[in-house]
Amino acid sequence: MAKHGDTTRFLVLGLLREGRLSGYDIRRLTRVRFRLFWSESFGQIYPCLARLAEEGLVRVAREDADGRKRVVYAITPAGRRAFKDWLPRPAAVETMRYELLLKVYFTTRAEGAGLQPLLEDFKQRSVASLEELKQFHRDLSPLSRRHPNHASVLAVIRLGMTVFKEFASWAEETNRLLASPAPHTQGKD
Amino acid sequence: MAKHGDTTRFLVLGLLREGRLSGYDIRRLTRVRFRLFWSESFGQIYPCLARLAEEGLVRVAREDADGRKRVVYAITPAGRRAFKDWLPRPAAVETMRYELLLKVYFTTRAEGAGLQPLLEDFKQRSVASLEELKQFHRDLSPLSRRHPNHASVLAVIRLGMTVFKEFASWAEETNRLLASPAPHTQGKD
DNA sequence: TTTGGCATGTAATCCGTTACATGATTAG
DNA sequence: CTAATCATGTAACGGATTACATGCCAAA
Repeated sequence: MAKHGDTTRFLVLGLLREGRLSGYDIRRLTRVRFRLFWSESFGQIYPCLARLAEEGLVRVAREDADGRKRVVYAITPAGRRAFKDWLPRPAAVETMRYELLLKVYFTTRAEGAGLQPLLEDFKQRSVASLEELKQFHRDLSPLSRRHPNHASVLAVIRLGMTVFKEFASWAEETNRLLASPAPHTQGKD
Repeated sequence: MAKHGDTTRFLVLGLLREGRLSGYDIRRLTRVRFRLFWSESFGQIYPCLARLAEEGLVRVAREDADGRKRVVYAITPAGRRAFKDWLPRPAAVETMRYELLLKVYFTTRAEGAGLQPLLEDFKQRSVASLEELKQFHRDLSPLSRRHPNHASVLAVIRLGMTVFKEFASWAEETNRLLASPAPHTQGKD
C-alpha cells in the first residue's frame, strides 16, 4: 500500500518542479496553499531534502546568497522522473483529526455554553483560512494561465474555499444551536 | 497546549458516557460516526482502555458474556468528571492529510489522464461515506430525541454530509476538467 | 536595543498504524 | 467445511510534532 511517509518527498519534489526553493520556502508555501489538507514541519522537510539530495533527486542550487544563510534546492531529471512515477499511483488513505468536532458531538444541551468559545474560534480561523485562499486565488487567476497545472491548482483552491466556507457557516449555526436555552434539561446531565 | 494523544482517552470516555461498550464496539462506532474527522485503531483503543481502568476512570463491567470472549467497560463517576473537564478546554490543532488533493494540485494538463482513476475512486468513497451518514442520520432522527446531546450529534452528522457531498461533486467536476483535452500542450511538460 | 521574522538543522518523544498472534462464532 | 466477522490484545516500526540550539537581519 501507498505509505504516508513518502508523501513528504513528493510534496517537496512537486514544489521544486515549479522552481528553486529553500526548506523554509517549502514550509511557507505548504502553509498557505495546502493548509486545508496537508501540513509539514521543519522536522520533516530538512531531513527529507537531505535524503533527496543523497539520492540524486534534488541538488543544492545555491548557498549563502547575500551572506544570509540560505540553501536553495533544485529538482534533477531523476527527480522529475520519480515524481511523474508517483503521480498516478493510488493515494494514501485519507485522515483527518478535528478534535473540535468530537467535542461538539459529545456536548449535551446543558454543556453547550462551554463549547461556544471554541466554536467562535473555529469559525474565525475558518474565515481567516478562507480569506487566505481567496487572496491566493486572486493572485493566481490572472497570472500564469500558461502554467501547465493552472487548472488543477485552481480546482484544489476552490475545494478548499468551499470547505472553509462550510466550516464557518456550520460553526455559526451550531453556536446558535448551543446558545438556545436547554428546554427541560435543568439540573441533571 | 492540548495534546493530540489525550483525545483517544476522551473519545472513549465520551462514548462510554452513553452506555457500556467493549473495545471492539468503540472502534466500530468510531468508524461510522466519526469517519470524516477522526479515526482510532485497535492499537490505541485497547491500551487506552487498560490505562483508563488503572486510573479508575472506567471499570470492567462484564466479562465473557455467553462464553464469547468479550470485555465490556463502563465509565465511573471520576471518568465523568474528567470528561466534563476536558469538554470546554481548547481543542487540539486540526490536521488533515489528503494525499489525493496534493496529487491533483501538482497535475499538469498533460498528466491529467493518469489521475482520473484516483478521482473516480475518491468520488465513489465520498458517496459511500455520505450514504452511511445519511443512514445514521435517518436512524437517529426519530429515535432518542430525548438524548441530551441529540442536537449536537445531528449537527456534526450534517457537517459530515455536507463535506462528503462537496467532495463528491468536486471530484466529478475535476475529473471532467482533467478529461478535457490539453489545448496546446503537446509533448512538453 | 530588543523584538520579531528569516533561516537551518537535530533530538527526543509521542502518536498511530500495521502486522502479528490467537481463537470463537456464524452464515453460506 | 470454510470464509468472514467478532473479539482481544501486543510489538515493532515509522511518522510527525515539539522543543531545542544557533544566529542573522530589519524595524520599532
